[in-house]
Amino acid sequence: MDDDLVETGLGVHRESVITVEGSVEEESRAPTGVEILPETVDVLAEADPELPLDPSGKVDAELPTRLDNRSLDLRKAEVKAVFEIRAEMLRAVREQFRALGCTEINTPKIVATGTEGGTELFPITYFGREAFMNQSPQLFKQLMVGSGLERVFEIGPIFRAEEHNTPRHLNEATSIDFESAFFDESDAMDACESVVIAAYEGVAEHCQNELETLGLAEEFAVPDEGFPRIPYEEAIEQINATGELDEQLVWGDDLPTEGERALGEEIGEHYFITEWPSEIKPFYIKDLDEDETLSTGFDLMHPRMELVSGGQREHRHSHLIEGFEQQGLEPEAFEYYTKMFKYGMPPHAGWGLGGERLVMTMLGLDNIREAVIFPRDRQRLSP
RNA sequence: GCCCGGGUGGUGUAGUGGCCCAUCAUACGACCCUGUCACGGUCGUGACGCGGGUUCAAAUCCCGCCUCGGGCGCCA
Repeated sequence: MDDDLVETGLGVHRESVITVEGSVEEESRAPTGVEILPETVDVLAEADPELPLDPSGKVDAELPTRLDNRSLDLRKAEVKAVFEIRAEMLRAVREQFRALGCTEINTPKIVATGTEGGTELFPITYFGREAFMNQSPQLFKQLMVGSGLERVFEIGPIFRAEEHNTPRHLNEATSIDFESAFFDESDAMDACESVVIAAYEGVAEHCQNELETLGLAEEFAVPDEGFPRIPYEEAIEQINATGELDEQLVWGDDLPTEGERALGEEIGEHYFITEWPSEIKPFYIKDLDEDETLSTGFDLMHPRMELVSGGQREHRHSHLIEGFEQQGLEPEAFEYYTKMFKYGMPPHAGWGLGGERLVMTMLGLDNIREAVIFPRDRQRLSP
């Protein structure tokens, strides 16, 4: 072999980008059974000898180090596999939405008012006017069911300014939203279940290599149809019965994180919690006709955490206005929304699914930041 | 927002007042060995977040700041 080639080959630092031309020779001692006998070696992009993390995986790096150097991090097969699976999940979900007869829409992310009050919004300046980053496509997708589109979905970013610091929250997340005219909450849950199962099926079908890389090939299972639907009242009774909580829950309490986990452990699969107290669900969720202290709101839970929140919507204009007032919101600020309920808004239902949470629970990731290439959290604004 | 915990070579770590001009692994550099392939060997380079304080003595204790992680509330 040419001395210059040897020189180049020995001088190139790991993770540099090179081109090698030569003949492929069988070689039983090589791990792949073949070796390339080079005729030329060109260094296209030299890498610094000291790397900020080790892509070979011999030495671990902590998550912040990895996120600061994401390109290098993504050279690791296990990290890459997560995002290949995420991409497949999104593809499968889109396909299922189309099978359900949905039209994909995109709604504004810069808005004049919040969606539902409660969660914190990021303020921005919009040509000198106060504006916000949208926390949810909720109101916009509802307006679509009264349009000619009637059944829609959107996959897009949502922004929440909550200063939480947990392994399951992001300040910029991917929301998978669904809304359909002439659906009640039960129809919406059916659709929700089918979309979650489709995501798992897509991954099972197209990502076997990635699952193997992650060491999940054996255990990965598509969830069975017919997720249990547990009324809120039963859910709190079951949680109380586990004895995991220091204080017993009473009707009207939201489920604390610890309670969710205790219940999840008990049930051991995806499940819906239905018939939430009206008072802890937002104004746009419809109450049950037979008992207005209960709402049509539901949550889809994975044993580890909440994945989806949904329900049948309040489509009656006068009830909607009342709801705004009860939550201390000014209906006037939302007139762009409420006025469309005066011109024939069909009964409808829908839900929003946390895309990163779906990936995280599907792959058993410890931290939701592992499911986003460039996550935005309380501390992190770049890269 | 409230409450915990942490910041030591490029990376990941050991080190709870003197044994530390700081351990180990990996990386990096030099040499040697070698049909190696997570090669092996010898030698070398390289670090206590910042500022103040306590003490004869501080990586170690105290205070402030910066920064990161976690728990809860809330949520997807």
